[in-house]
Amino acid sequence: MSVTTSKVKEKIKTKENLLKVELAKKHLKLTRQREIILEAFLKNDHISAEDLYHQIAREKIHLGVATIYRTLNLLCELGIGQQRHFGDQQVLYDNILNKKHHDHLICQKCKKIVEFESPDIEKLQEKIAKKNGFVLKKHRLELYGECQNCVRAKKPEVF
Amino acid sequence: MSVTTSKVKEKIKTKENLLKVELAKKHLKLTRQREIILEAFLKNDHISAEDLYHQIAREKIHLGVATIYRTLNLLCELGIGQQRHFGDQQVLYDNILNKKHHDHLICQKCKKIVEFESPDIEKLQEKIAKKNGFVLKKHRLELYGECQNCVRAKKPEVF
DNA sequence: TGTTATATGATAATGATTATCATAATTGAA
DNA sequence: TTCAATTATGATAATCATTATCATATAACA
Repeated sequence: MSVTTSKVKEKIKTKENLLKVELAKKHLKLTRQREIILEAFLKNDHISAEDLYHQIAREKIHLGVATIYRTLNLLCELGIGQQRHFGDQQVLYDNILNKKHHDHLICQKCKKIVEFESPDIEKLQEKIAKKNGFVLKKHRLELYGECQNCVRAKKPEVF
Repeated sequence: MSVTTSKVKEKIKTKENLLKVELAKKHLKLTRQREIILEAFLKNDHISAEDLYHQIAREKIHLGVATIYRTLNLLCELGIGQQRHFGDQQVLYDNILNKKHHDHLICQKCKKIVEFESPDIEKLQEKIAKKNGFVLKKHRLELYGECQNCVRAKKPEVF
């Protein structure tokens, strides 16, 4: 138990340091708001600014929406987050701390998001780019469909 | 020359019929505005509602913006157009009349768009979806980079 | 501890797209 | 062709997510 606790503390301390260090590099300040937002952000995998705002508000902490947006975008600049434009109109912020590059599989029903990587597809993409005389800088691959649960839920059409 | 003319006329007539027939199926009306918008739309490959609005305005024809948006979305319902959300905030409407499914390669500099298809990638996508228990409904694959012209223009750094 | 640069938050602004609604045009029947 | 019924148009207001503004507050560092 104490082991767990210390591990958690360590982790948190590490995050704080990360933030502090990264901010310092850019002459930016470490504020209470930024700590709160980072902390909350890292508890999620893919979250919208609005949802994060409400999530934090539920903890009785009020932060201005502008601060949420600004900080989320800041985290993206620091390489901790990444914007994702899936089907909806809202941007989702992907927590990419300690994650490598990946693409997404999205359930159109329950909105579940699964991350995957496919070196094979990447190779083919590179080949296509080259064939067309392009220098590939980035790509976006999203697979939309229905996950097992949702398929089952809708079609118990057995017997 | 007369051959060319008649060919053009034939083509236009075909488009009109297409529109008329498709509209009739849905109890919708064939209007002058819809003809104008379809005609202009088909001259482009990927165009935003705003650009189409201006393009039509340049011909001294004034249509309300709402009509442009409504009609463009209508064309999508009819399977003549398809919305594309690339990097920018504006939606581009892809003219997919007589086109099969394809993905896009986009130059981040000059905005050139190249269409391509890759059955190999599609197969891999299907495999990934299956592995994760998903029934794949659609996908979105966009490759962003720099086209030959833009690469050349910026880096004559030879010698 | 004070000075200075940066951050915050309330709110206005933005920009693309859609909704509203009075008026106009098309369709199909007679 | 004409009329009634239905659908379309267009000016403009509304929407919605996000960003800009700016007065006030706070962090950093000498």
